Amino acid sequence: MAATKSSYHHANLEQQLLDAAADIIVSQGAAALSLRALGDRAGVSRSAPYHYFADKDALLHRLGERGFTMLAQATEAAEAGHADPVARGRAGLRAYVRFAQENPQLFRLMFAGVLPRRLSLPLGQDRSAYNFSSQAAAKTFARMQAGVATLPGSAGLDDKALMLRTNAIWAAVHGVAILAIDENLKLVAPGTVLELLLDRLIG
Amino acid sequence: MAATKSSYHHANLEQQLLDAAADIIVSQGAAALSLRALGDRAGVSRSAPYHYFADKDALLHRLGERGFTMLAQATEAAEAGHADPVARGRAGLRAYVRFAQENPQLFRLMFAGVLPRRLSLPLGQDRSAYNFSSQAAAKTFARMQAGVATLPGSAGLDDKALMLRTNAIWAAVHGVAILAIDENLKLVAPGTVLELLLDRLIG
DNA sequence: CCTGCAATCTTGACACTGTCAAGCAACATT
DNA sequence: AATGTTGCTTGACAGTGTCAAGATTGCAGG
Repeated sequence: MAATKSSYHHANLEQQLLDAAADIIVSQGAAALSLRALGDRAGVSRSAPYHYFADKDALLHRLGERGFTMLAQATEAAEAGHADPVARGRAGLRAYVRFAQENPQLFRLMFAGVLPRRLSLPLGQDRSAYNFSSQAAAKTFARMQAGVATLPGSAGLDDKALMLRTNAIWAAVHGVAILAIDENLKLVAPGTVLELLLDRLIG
Repeated sequence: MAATKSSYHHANLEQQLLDAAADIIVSQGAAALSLRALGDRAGVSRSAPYHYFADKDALLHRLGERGFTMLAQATEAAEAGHADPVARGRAGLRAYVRFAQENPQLFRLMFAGVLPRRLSLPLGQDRSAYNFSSQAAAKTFARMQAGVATLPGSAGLDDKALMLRTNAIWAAVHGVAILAIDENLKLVAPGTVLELLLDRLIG
């Protein structure tokens, strides 16, 4: 059954809205996303989205989760070809940075503290409630940790030390990604910075 | 001469506005800053700020520059006590992360791509025009580079290699800072992650 | 002291936003 | 066919950034 032409009862409006929102975010950034424009784009009235998302933050949250799913797929695909743990790890981390560069707006949304509008919330208390603790994000981190465990140098590390190493590698790579998408790295290609860090950290 | 009481011609309104804006950003974040509220807070009408800042972005830009000045002072102060290059470097980089943790909203503004509202600009072209190329930011980086040059392992590096090493260290530390302020590090204290990275990168 | 000027601030207005209450339209069920 | 339920729309409100036009002040020159 094709999409009904009647203005009421569009089947799967939720997905359409998410798709349209993702389009806008990718092309223009989260700040350019307005629920009214979103309605227009989906051929629906301005406040129809409220039927599916409690508010704009909720929409952004959903999009962020989507981003983590995409990121997980990207790193997974990049690792797939490699058997050697180091090569595998490097491939995955390169994919992490590449994903950020190819989807800068989405990447920013995923980590931007956590949601732009939430920046106005009282900081400090119970901030974790707003973090992306989505399954996809957790899965990505778990995969990273599993990968780090297989690296040379991780043998004999206890859980805490392993967690520490994983976080360190992640933070370093994430730093490259963040600086790269804002074009803040000074006079050097992000790729070369990343390789240097990989050499030092998982080499 | 104390501040005039007349509603017109407040001497140094610009500074007052900047201070009030900084207050709001620090306590509530950039998203909570409205020019109208800003006017109220400075005892002035809603559109008075436009006399000093072309638009909201310009205001945010100024605040970001201020942030870089503060960051420069913080790292400088931290390095002051140490003579040994490694200890000096570590102290400065710890101060970098500490600054981010103590001024999360400001730090976010400084690096948040570059300005939240600018996220909606067409990405890809001439983005550098919107980056913080303020003197303070450049100075901070230059100081870092000078510090990195004195580290063991930097002897004999050419300019490009030195630049690369500086960027790598910066990216790693910045990654810790960014993840720390969003409380995204998994189950480990930011400090321990930072120390591990410092060991590997400048230790 | 008075007059004109320039700098400074205010008011009014416009288009836009997020959000919600109330209502309307279409389907499913009996 | 009457009913209820779900899905979408309309109207409205407060708030935003921004700008044009006007009001207010302090200062320079007479």
